[in-house]
Amino acid sequence: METRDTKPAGEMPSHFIRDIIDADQTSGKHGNRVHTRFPPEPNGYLHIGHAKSICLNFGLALQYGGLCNLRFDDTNPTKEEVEYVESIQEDVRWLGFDWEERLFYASDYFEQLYRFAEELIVNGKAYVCDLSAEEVRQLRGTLTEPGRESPYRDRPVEENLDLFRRMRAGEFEDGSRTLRARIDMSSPNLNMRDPVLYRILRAEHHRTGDAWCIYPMYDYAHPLSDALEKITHSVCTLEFEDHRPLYDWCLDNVSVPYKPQQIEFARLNMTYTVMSKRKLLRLVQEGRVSGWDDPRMPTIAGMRRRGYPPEAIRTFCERIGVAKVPSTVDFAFLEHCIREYLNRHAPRVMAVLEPLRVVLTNYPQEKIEWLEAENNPEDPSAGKRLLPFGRELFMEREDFMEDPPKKFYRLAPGREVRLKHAYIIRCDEAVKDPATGKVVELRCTADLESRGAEVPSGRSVKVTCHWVSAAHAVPAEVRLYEKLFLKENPESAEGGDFVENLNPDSLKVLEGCMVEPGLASAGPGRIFQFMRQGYFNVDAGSRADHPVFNRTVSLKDTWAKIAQKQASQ
RNA sequence: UGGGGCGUCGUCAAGCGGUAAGACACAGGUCUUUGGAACCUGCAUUCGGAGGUUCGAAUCCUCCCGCCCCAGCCA
Repeated sequence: METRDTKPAGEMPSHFIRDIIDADQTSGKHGNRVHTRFPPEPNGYLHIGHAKSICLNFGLALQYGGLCNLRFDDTNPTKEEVEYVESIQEDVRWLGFDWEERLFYASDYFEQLYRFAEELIVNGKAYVCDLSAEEVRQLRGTLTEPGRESPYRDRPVEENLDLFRRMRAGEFEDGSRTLRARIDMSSPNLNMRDPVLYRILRAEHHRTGDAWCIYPMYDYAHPLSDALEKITHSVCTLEFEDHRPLYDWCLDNVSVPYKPQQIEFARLNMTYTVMSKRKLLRLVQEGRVSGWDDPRMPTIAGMRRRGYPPEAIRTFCERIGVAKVPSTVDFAFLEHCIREYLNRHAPRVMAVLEPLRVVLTNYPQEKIEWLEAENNPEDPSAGKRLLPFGRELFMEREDFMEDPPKKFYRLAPGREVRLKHAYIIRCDEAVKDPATGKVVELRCTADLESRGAEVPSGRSVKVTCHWVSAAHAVPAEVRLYEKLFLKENPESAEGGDFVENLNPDSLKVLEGCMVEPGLASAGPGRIFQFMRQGYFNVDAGSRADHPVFNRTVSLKDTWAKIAQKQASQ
């Protein structure tokens, strides 16, 4: 594993959270400590939006010499599962971050949270309410009208304490009572209208089993968990801005050991995908994708399987910035970061996706040459390898046109191209299947003097093509991925369902591709540049006798753009 | 029409009273044994709008407009 680039703080682009921390550092607030946390709820897989938060929280800790905890916000057993707590840890680790021994769960604090609740009751700050969920809603009021107080609001402390203890003891039905904060039913901030702190819920918790039948709400558990961990800067997304008064209320009304500060930033949105866990879950459950780790998913697991390097994802998260403006980042920007990293790190290999047999009529029948090929022109230290070359080759079907349009510089009858690392060849004849008219083979002549040499003057050989030796090539399956959705914003469809915007061609499976012999033994996860085509990684399910490659991202394709323009004219 | 936020290029985003960074995208071009990469050029006389303060405003003030979030015993 590569060590993380640690840039000096001065070179990091500034953003408002860094500004806040810088100010705290000069004022001495938080004793110059920086202690953050990443607090996922284990109710789904992590996605690129979480990656932004992970990079922010762990990155801040790294930059300021502080710490970052991983804490599972597991206060709702009806939605949470161990599968998710495991995948989340794997994903955070894979992204390159380390919480060391600081792996926590809100459920670790259930007992302390309970004691804090009794404290609130004793101080007259909370009460047991017998209203049903429906009744609570009735009394909450609306955005423009104040709420009305619960008839149970003024219960004596002793009665509240007794009732709350009996709630814990399991004496009451699920949903029959709640513990509510006693704040202000007429607050213009709905969150402050006596919010529920505890509800009765008989559900098997993935860690505490059936030890509890009352569970704390997020608004109560989160600030107190932060305080117990002595978090300095509790970074969360914008939709919690309205909750901050409640966050502070909790900290101000129980005897917590610390007062963290909540800071909100805008969550990440991206074009051509959906980010809500609910929608991603649906794609998985309805079989629209193969699973949470389908390479088309914006999940970390999907991106890992797709071949996105964690380093590139981190760079992306750093470059998109941190602000409070709701933003939608262009998917092309993520792809740019992926290409930029892979260009420097991925070994070049030759793979023919749609093979067309090419016979070099002037090349000796049995002759095999081993040609030297650099592994990465961007990185001389990547070394070289030897490639077999012979009379029969496979070339890309797309690299030949019988009747080439303007600006098509590849092979055509009578035309020449350079074969990468090898000779210049001229196409003499296209052999067709008499039945279908389809070109099945190219008869070509190699310029035996041209190996490794400069292009002789007067000849215009504009294009260098990739190829593989027919006698040595290894057949492989290649999966070509496109955007999962057709629309920039799949959720915007008025009244429509976002799945209607799914791209029917987001996955194209190619069988019988021909790759250079060395690739047969490449292990899962290894990533290459298939020259002139894109970056491809070995799929997790690939086997030596049936190699499978996923296209991570294509190379930029100038010709495709020209062809498209010509087609539309 | 309650409350909380936010409005700088198509998209992100710097800027913090001294005269609009950068990146992606896009459009041209150079170079090239990847039509890749790299490199060069172009791309906001203007910062949601209108007033005001000031020698000077994207930055300060006022009003207006627009967008996002909140009425789960979800997080």
